[in-house]
This record gives sequence, C-alpha cells and structure tokens, in this order.
Amino acid sequence: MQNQGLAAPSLSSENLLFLTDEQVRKGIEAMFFAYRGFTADPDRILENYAYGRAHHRAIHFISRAPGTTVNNLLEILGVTKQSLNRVLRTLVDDGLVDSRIGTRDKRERHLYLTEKGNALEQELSEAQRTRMRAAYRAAGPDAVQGFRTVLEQMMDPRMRRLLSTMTSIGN
Amino acid sequence: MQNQGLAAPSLSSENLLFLTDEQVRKGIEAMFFAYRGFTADPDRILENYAYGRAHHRAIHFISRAPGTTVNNLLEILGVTKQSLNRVLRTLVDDGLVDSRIGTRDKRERHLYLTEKGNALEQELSEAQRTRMRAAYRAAGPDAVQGFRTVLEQMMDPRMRRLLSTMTSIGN
DNA sequence: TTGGAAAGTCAACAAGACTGACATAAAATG
DNA sequence: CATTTTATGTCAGTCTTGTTGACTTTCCAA
Repeated sequence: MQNQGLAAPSLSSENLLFLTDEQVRKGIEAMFFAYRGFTADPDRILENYAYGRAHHRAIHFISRAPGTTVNNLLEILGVTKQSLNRVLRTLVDDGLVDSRIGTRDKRERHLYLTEKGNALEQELSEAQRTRMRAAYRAAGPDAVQGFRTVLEQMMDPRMRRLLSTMTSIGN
Repeated sequence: MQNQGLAAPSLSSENLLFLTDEQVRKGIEAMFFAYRGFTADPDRILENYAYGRAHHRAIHFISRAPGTTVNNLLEILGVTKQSLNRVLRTLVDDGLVDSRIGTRDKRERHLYLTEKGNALEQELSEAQRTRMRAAYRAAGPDAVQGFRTVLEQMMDPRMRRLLSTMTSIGN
C-alpha cells in the first residue's frame, strides 16, 4: 500500500486538504452520478429500438474506426467475443452493421455501419454530445481541460494508449 | 434541437474549436474508459466475496448515510426496490448490514453497516480512493477542480441536489 | 373504522456479462 | 506439405442485476 499523502513531505498544506478522504469520496460519488447522466439520454433512445447499452458501444466504436476488426473491437470494449458476437449478430441481422471478409486476411471481418446504422449512431451520439456540450459550456474551457486530464489519469494505461491512438486517427 | 455553438456570437475562436464534435467525442470516450478504471479495483476485490457492483454501491451509500431508509437508498441508486432488495437481503443474511425497523414508522427499515460490513467497505473504498488519489495527484489541484465542475454539470439536476445534500452531511 | 397509500418482500423473467467446448477457415511456420 | 496458431463464430449453461407483477404489513386520513 502506498503512502497516501498524509505525511508526504512535498505536498503543500493546500494539497493536504485537497487530498482528504472526504474530498476523494466526493469525487467518487460525483463520478457515479455523472456516469448515470452520461448514459441516460442514449438509454432512453435505445428503448425504442430494443437495443441496449452494449449495442450502443459497438455502434459507437465501429463509427469511430470504420473497418475495424472484431478482435480490435473486443480489445476496446473489454468483453468476451461471445458477448460481443451476440450484439454484432443482431446488428448485422437488422442491417445496421456490415461485416465484410478481409481482403488481405480472409479470416478477419471488417465492420462498417450501414446507412441505417449511421442514422442510429447519429441519433445516439447527438443526444450524448448535446449533454456533454452543455456541461462543457457551463463549466468552461479550463474546467474541461482538467476534466480530461483527470479522466486520463483514472483509466488503465493500456486504455490510455488505446484512446490516444484512436483519437490520432479520428482527428 | 439547440444551437450547438457553431454560430454562437459570444464564443471566442478558442471556444469554437473546443466545442467541436471531435473534442466532445474525445470526452465521451475518455469518460467510458475512465469509468472502467474507476470500477476495476473494487470489482477485483468483490470477486473474492461473491458480491457484485450492486453490493458495493449499497454498502458505499449505507456507509455514507448510516440509518438511511430503503426508500432513500432507492432514490440515490436509481434502481427498483425489488432489485435493491435482493442485494440488501444477501448483505443482511451475510451479516454485513443491519436492518432495523423504524421506531416512529414501523414500515421503514433503517440500514447500518455491521463491523463486518464496515471492514469490507473500508477495503473497497480504500482501493478506489487510492486510484482516485493517484489520478488527482498526477493531474493537480486545478485539474481536479475542473473535473468536479464538469461532472456536476453532466449529472441530472436531481442528482446534483442529492449529492450536495449528501456531502453537506458528510463534511 | 375502513380504504388507500407507502414500505418492503417474494417470484418470475430478461439483458448482458461470463466460462467452456467446439467448428471452420486461413495464415504462419517448421 | 503437415502442423500449429490465429480469427471468428456458435452452442450451452451460469451469474449478476436489472425489470414487472402480486402480495403483506403498516400508517394515515376521510
């Protein structure tokens, strides 16, 4: 177990207060409630389609990285292939996702959103972006910078790497 | 649908960039990955006890507000009472939670952690706090302030009120 | 005092995670 | 060329955690 800062010599008294269990706990609870808000709008929309959060996640990342393979998506989502397969199957069957056999490596399936899939993706992400945008605007640019910084520190390093490669493609 | 800022006259060019769909989308993905990190440590611990995240949440908020009623907890957790009841039953049966019939209103149950329940709560929250603390320390005080501000803006107003009353008790 | 509302409990079901076993096809390797 | 590894898909079964519906007990107000 690490030294948790109570006796750390390099911290200012402001930092000592800032790192009290109480303060950290507030952050934990804020994270819990905020995540509920974060998923609330897409969840509401998904009810109309008989899809769930799992479908949303798949659609999101296929939209983000078109042509991604199943294996790649597995890595990003952190679920088992059986679990992802169930979701993908329904999305392919319903005509929202196109699964194309790889040209170089025919074992691979490359995933793309169809027009229909893209429409749902737009609907979902627009709802989610609207909330985020409102929060960002209310909080201001500096707060957003801090928000992003703390989130990056919270995730596992592996996910942090994954996120940075993903955003460098997408930008 | 609201004006999303692209033509908003009061925004600086820095803000225009800052509010691009791409930037917002990065935030969404960061939130997703960070939440995974956020729950990873408690989840690992819970495996040893045959409990899940739902048990953790109940334990957390009972610890936070000892003597809270089932109804109150329902409000905080945002699940159905039947769902919460299953979790509470196992916790009571296993001797982690004490459920006392209300004195004023005998319909109510007031919930308390037992010594055993407190021990698990400590183990779980210490693991979670350790990660949060590390993230906070790496990000710095200003970033943490921004983090908290954005999270509060992201949650539903009802939850924001709930959080503020909760923290005013706990502090 | 009685009927409705509120708090909590029990039962059954569904979504979405999991593990394990197995199949197929293609690529990589000796 | 034979063997092994990799990528994907599938079937079956389990677990957690959410849901709805039906029920009991308790309280309160008409």
